Parts: sequence; structure tokens; C-alpha cells
Amino acid sequence: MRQHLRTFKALGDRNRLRIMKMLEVKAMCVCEITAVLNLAPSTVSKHLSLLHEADLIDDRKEAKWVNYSLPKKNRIPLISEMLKLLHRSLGDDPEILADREKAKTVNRMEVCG
Amino acid sequence: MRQHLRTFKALGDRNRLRIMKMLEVKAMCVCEITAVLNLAPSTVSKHLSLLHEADLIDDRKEAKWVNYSLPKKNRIPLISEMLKLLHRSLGDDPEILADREKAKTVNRMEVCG
DNA sequence: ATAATATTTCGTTGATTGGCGAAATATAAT
DNA sequence: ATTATATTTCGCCAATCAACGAAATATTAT
Repeated sequence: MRQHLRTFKALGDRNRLRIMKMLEVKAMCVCEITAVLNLAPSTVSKHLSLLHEADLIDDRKEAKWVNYSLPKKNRIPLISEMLKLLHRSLGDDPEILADREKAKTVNRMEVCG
Repeated sequence: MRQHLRTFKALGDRNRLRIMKMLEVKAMCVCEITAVLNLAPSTVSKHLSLLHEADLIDDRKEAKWVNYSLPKKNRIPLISEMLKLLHRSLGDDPEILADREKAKTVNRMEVCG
């Protein structure tokens, strides 16, 4: 029950859904995601931590940055099913499409600092 | 996006998940569900209306009662997938098991009024 | 060592949400 | 018609949550 609630709550927020869908394009650091969403870094960090706690994304510290990405393979059935479902979803949503275009071109060297 | 948010928000609440899982046992009216959850009728009614707005349950007025049930077949892919996923989920959760036992024996003639 | 950059944590604020009881609505029974 | 029953709507309160900026932490570059 705990797991299900965490998962559905995590996905029940517009900006967190946007994050999940833009991570399908590529792994991204906090400041890149921040640039796409146009939110405060602290806000984005909080969203990422909620998604991470729900096992919906991986984080990996690399040098100065923390790279967030979709998990390759997930042993938790609920999570892997939700990831598959998300992968099939929202591909034609205008906001998601715009986010993804932005995500493709955003570069941490330019956008951070 | 709207649809996805409605759905995940609707399922991101403990008592609404309990309702979804007890409706797998049988269709139930508001006062029966109220008896199982031990909440105020107005609270349960609100939960049911949120689930209904998300297309996760059907309602059918019958005499004095409104029967709520899981939809037989749902044309919306997201919803039918989530219903399938839920069907496979939480079958061993103690709270859900207890709810279902209670749901089996609860009777609107005894419990209402 | 010091300064700059990336991220997280903390405290605050406004908005949303879950809960309740009272009142309104609708239907059934007397 | 009146009363009783089932449900919904409304207004309220407490709790949760998303957003922000400021401060703390960690790492890189000078």
C-alpha cells in the first residue's frame, strides 16, 4: 500500500510528469531540468527527491553534477509497469513535446551558472 | 495530461485505493462503503465522485441507492491499464484483505439507517 | 586556501485536500 | 401528505503540498 501511494502521489503532479517524460530524451542534471521547467532549483530538487523515493528515477553523482535518469530495469513490478505505461503515454501532449525539444538542446555548460 | 493527472491523483489516496479494491468483491452503495471505511457518508461520497470523474468507477442509481462498481470495459487505454494493474495489486495487503472480508458480509438493509 | 558552481536543506507562504457536520435533494414507505 | 432513508452539496477546519529564497553542503577551478 505504502509503495502504491508513494508512486501514484509522485505521478499525480504536472511538473513531475514533465520530468519523467523529459528524462526519456536523456539523463539530465538538476540545472538542466530547472532550465526546461522554469522553476526554482530548490523546487526541482524536491520533485526529483520525491520521484527518487518512489523508485521512479535513478540518481548518479558525476563530478559537480547529479545526473537523474530513468531506471534501466526495475525489480519492483509496480514501478516497471508504471514506467512502461508512462513510456506509452503523453507522447503527443503539446507541453511534453515542447519540453522534450528544449531538453534536447539544453546544455549544462551554458545553462548552469 | 489532464486525464493522467486526474487518474494518478485519484489513486494517490489510501481510502480511495481501499474503495477500488473492495469494489472488486462486489458493487456497493455509499452506505455500505461507509460502513467498511468508517468515515462520514459525505466524505465517502466525495471520494466516490473523484473516482467517478476519473472514469475509474461507474455509478448506477437503483431505487433508493446508488450502486458504485468497477467499469466492465473501458475505452480509455490509460484507465483500462490502470484497472488491470490495480487488479493485480494489493491482493495481500492486510488492510485490503480486512476491507474485503467486511465488504462480503456487509448488507445495506442492516447497515443503512 | 579561496572563489565559483551545483545541489540540497530549511523555513515560510499560499493553495489544495481530506475530514466532518449541517443543510439540501431525491426517492421510498407509511 | 408526511416521514424516513440514501446521497450529495456546502462551509468549515486541520493537514498536506508546491513554490520560493536563504542558508548549508559538496565539489571544482583558480
